[in-house]
Amino acid sequence: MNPTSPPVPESALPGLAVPGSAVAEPAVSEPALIEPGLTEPVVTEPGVPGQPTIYDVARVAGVSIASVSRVLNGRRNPRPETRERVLEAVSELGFIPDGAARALSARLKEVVGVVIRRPPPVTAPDGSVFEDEELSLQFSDLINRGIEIAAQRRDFNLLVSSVGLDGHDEERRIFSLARKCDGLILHDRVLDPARLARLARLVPVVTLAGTPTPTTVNVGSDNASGMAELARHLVRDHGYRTLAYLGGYSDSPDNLARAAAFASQVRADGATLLDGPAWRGNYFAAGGARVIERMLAARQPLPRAIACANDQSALGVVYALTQHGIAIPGEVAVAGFDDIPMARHLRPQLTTVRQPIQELGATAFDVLHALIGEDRADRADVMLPTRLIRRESCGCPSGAGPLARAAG
Amino acid sequence: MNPTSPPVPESALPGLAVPGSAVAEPAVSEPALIEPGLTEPVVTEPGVPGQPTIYDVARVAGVSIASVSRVLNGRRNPRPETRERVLEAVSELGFIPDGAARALSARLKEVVGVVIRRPPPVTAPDGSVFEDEELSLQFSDLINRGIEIAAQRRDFNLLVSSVGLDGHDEERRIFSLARKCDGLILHDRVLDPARLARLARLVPVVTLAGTPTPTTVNVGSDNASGMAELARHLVRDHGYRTLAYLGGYSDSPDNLARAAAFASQVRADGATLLDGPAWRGNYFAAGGARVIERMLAARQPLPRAIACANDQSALGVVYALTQHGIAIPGEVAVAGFDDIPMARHLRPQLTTVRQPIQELGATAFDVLHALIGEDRADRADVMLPTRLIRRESCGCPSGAGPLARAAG
DNA sequence: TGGATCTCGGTAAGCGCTTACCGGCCGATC
DNA sequence: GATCGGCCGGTAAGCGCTTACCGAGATCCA
Repeated sequence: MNPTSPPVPESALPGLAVPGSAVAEPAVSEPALIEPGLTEPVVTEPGVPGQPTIYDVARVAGVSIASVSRVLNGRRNPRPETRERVLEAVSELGFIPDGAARALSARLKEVVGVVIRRPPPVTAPDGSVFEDEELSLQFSDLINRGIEIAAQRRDFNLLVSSVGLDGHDEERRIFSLARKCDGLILHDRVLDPARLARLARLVPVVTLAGTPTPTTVNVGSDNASGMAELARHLVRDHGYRTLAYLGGYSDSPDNLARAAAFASQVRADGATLLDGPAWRGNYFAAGGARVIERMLAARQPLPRAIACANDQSALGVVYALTQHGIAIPGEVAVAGFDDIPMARHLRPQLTTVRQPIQELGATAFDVLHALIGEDRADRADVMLPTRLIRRESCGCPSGAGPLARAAG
Repeated sequence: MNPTSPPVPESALPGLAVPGSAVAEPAVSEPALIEPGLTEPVVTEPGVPGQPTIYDVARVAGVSIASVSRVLNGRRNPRPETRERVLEAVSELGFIPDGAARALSARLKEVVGVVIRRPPPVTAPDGSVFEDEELSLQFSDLINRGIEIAAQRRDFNLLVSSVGLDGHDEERRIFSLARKCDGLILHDRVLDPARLARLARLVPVVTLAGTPTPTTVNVGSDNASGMAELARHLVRDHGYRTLAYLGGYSDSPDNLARAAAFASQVRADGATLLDGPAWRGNYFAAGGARVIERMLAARQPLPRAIACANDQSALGVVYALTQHGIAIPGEVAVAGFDDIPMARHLRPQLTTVRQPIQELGATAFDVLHALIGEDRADRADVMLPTRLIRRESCGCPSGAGPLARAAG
């Protein structure tokens, strides 16, 4: 009697309840809404959350489920009359096909998974300002936005998951996520190469700012050019002679590339690079602040300019320097990397290397989508351009220098 | 011959290819990897992306698919030996069940949809600083983080989607999203009440900071208390006599509640409230800045204190005031609402009403999860507490006043 | 006008799981 | 020692779609 059950043919006469036929089933304590005389038992069941299925549509439209499916998916070329009847039934019932059933049948879920790394809880050296590092979310979230915008164009959705670094349950979660979608986009450092390879056998995988592997495709930005441009600017245009690079995670490919590019350009230009394990901020504001605090506590001389692995840690550096009354850029110039939106809200406005954050995400999706579609898709890594954004913190005049405008 | 195809029983003798049986199928140009003599045709097909299915596991383990399923889902109580053989086969094949198939069969997708409203592109009055409003994402993203953290505890994933306000394709997208998940969490103002009701018939729906409806559950925070506390603080503690509330969207329930609470408290305390349509920033930094610019351009007197509908617009107010050399809090005090992470990075640090952003998200998920589980779940709206965070921009001493610490 | 061809609905076989039901085996019970 | 449950595996029926295949009718051309 349930209008939602497929196997029931036309046998159930409209308006005639046949109690006997229901006996075959075990007593499910169904309210048995017997309403004789109802000419058309409308298929909306108030309490029951059961949705109309394609069978309901077919019955109401007086066609087969195949026709319904064909109309809805634009296959073949249904007769106008058929199409009309189906569409009418669809809108009458408010039918929307179930995602899982479509996915199972069509072997396409129209979902891509995104895994980001959740930053660990950080306690700042002074226990004050950086008690939570939620700001660092901005970068990942902007990338995700880019992914989503691109995904929408293809009617895909984003299934997001974040992992901590305890690694406890993470692997299981990522792998089961993989089976809920058609492909995966992994932010930097969420999985080691061995597991990555295993994962890539399950679904197509695109890494963001990761290490290229034979079975995955990487999308990143041109760290080297941007960083070299920044180094040249600091040394040649501003004439700074001692510089330092405040690094990110030592296992981050982005960080390594930036460090190498900065160092080699600084040295090529004959300036001095302060180096060593002390210069590591791990991409966090708290980390950047801590480096400065320790330098000052140890009475070590600061460099004339500090290039940070990202804007986030630059923010910490700016904060710490300001706390100690050190003028930026007067005494120490500071630069970041990324150009997150808040970089321009800092005082002084932060000079940084812009990478096209949203575009990074959008590109990652497009690449993944190609991978999902064809078996033999282009497996070439993608590198997006970066460019120096001159603001105040490097010593450039405020209000955006002419070069910055010209580059736009 | 495909080891992944369920219907093939044990008939295919190991190591014996039967070409004739494949003829029934149309020529699919299968490479026909005939390797006689292979004692155990290992089920890993190199090129083919086809994953092992539960049938493969059952065959390798020498049990039925029901047993495999029972072992993996911990149903009944399989004999230790059975369990062991299944688990061994699972790990040998690297089997992970397909999400769509599970969802279809178990009638549970373990996915909740989240819809956020993407802010429209905004052009700032001076065309410079606020060219993109990506900062405003922080609030939504923090909520999403909260949702995700709660979801992870239940092995659910988040399917995110954003909508613009053109409304063009939005409705279709939201409804089809609904059929890809077990329930939906909607941020403020993504759907009008009529459509909301229709959506709620499809899946359980929880709104965030929305309007309560009979068929959805709302999770929000206690705007009234927080705002009243702020008003009292500004008037009673600081003695400000003229104040203004810089509003958000006029159709935002949060905004309306905040406006009402602020106004009534200010008036109750006998101070003057500047009012009118001019005082609307629409939650954006650019909007907040524009209000100030217009006030100044029209030579209208500014109030002694401005409470903004959210931190975002407070940021714009601070920016505009600073641009004009107006001292904060010396000449005009400013306060926000939300306590987004960057509130404390502003100079001066922003006094604001904190709402537990992540907790809002986590609560929304928990409520939704309850709705998904039971049919007759608690349909009671939830209101989370807010509290005033005193920082510098209201006139309190820097370094967080004693009250703020005590309240923690 | 008769067959070849084309068009378009319907039938039914999956997609890869979960689970109701059945039945064989076992120890416990009388 | 026959009976009765309890335990546990297997069988098979779905879950709600898509689509290969078939066949009836319409169309076409000789």
